[in-house]
Amino acid sequence: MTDAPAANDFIRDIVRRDNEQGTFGGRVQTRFPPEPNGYLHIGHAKAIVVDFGIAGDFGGLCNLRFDDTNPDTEETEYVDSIVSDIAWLGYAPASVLYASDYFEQLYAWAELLVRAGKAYVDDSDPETLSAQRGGFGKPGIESAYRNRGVDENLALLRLMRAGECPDGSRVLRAKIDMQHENMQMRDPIMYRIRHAEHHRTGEAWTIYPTYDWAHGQSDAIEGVTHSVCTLEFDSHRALYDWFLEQLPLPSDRPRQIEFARLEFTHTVTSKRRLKTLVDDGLVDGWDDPRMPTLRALRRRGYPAAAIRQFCRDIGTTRTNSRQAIEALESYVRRGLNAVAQRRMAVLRPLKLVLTNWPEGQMEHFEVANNPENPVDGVRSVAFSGELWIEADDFAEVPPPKFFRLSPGREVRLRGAYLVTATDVVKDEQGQVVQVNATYDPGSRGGNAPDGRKVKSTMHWVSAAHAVTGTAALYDRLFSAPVPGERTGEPLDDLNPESRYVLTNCRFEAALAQTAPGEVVQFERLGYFAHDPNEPLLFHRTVGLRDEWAAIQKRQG
RNA sequence: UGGGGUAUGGGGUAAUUGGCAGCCCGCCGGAUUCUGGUUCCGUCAGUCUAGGUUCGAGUCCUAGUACCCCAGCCA
Repeated sequence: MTDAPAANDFIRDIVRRDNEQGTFGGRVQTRFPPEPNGYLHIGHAKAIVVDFGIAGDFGGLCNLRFDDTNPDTEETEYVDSIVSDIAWLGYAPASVLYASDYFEQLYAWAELLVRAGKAYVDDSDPETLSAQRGGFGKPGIESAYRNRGVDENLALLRLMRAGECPDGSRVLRAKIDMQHENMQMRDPIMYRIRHAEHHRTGEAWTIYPTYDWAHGQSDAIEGVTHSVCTLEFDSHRALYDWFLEQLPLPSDRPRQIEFARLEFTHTVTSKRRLKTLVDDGLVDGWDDPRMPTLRALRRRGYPAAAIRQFCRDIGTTRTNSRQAIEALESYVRRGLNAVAQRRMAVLRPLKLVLTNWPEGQMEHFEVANNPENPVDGVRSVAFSGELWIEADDFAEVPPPKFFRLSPGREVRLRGAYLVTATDVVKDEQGQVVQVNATYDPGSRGGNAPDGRKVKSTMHWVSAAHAVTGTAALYDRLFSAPVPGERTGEPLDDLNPESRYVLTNCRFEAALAQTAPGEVVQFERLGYFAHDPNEPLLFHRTVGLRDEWAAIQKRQG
């Protein structure tokens, strides 16, 4: 799939206008700024596509910057996974940067603010701080430490930096306005004390900048022009601008622009909840195919191009919305249809015996690897008088509009022969365990000499030549929250039976040669990704659009 | 509760900035098809509410309504 150009959106309009007015001298620079505290998931894909896409469209550059300002939650493991997931999605950061590389500069600027009387050290305990902040419609109260002298503040800040103060004993706050109607402006905290091991700076620091004190400054240091982030930071923009205004920076300061994050139905994108699933062993790991992480989607066979195109097509707006997961799946199908090799596989096998088949005879048929793409050629598939067909493809008593095999009805075995079911063999429970049929020797290749038509073409596997393997099918890991409605307790809506493992599947021999990680279409069944680690395990990427399933659903 | 943000068919997203409400997904119907897949054609269906300005309003004005975000030493 080739990437189509992105539609215009309000962010691109802003960038274009800035370019026309020469705001940044025609420069465009963005950044993707994750905190390395978890694995990237489908929700992050939108931000990545927006950040890298805008830079790409305007000939600018986009860096990956880790917002690693909180040593409690961050790990190198996450850094590595984020780097590789972005590469998989198809983007190459201009540079990989770290907010922690700016700790020294940030600290110098903090002293600057203290000297200017715009920041102070507060010895209040967290409860007092919280209480004094006030609330919605309730002004805050100024701290008793707010009017400390510059020299005392400086001395205390240096004491903090020297590691002389216990965790939580003091903070550095910006001196703005405790009455401000925007809660973010009520003397926000710039530094907190943490005697902790940081994944990059080790124990060099015992004070760490908060998001607000690190983010805009990091943008400015790097020369970011358009700092695109999600809507929940809207109320932080005033603070973002305030900090930058206090510092000796060029006038073309970075500009924060917010857009709505990507959410899906049936999909949990809370890092905390995903981590709980992993830690509690409810899934096999971050790349369990049921997870919404990029690694899981990759393992499941989602093409990166499909994710990219989807993110582009939904556009960037300031309207919170939840995408139907089916819409993404539609992009996945579209991408896969063009390239996925077709193979025949029987997920729930039912024996089909051709009673007029010459004893011991065997034939080979050439079947197209992908009718969408004739250059993919054909492969040879073995055929004999004893076959596996899909259990769903036979009905002793066919329901209305059922086109597949039933007693007395003729269907085509794809690429092979026309067959007519004659009778069934049942076990003691009355279950059909075998279907007997006759084939028309004149229909070799699948066409009747007299030109008669059949209503169905079914997939099949020769019993003597089949390999036995496993298919994993997935439902939604989570039940659907009603759009706009908050779900209750975390994980309440987890569906523990969201994975079905079919262990007795029969595959045509060619499937054994599929490359690990490759996605193939099991004809009439769906797209399946060959597990990288297990030889004959296939994960369902996404099902085919299923007209028959829709009919059944309609009929109740 | 104060502040900020957002409302366009079933779901998403456009509308040259006051000028024929378009596109995608889905649904439904039809054609093609050796995958009930794909492809093609067609149908259905929308400007949050109530007023106002105007020849003309999704767009401007007034008043409402609904939803989202903000009271971490998280990001």
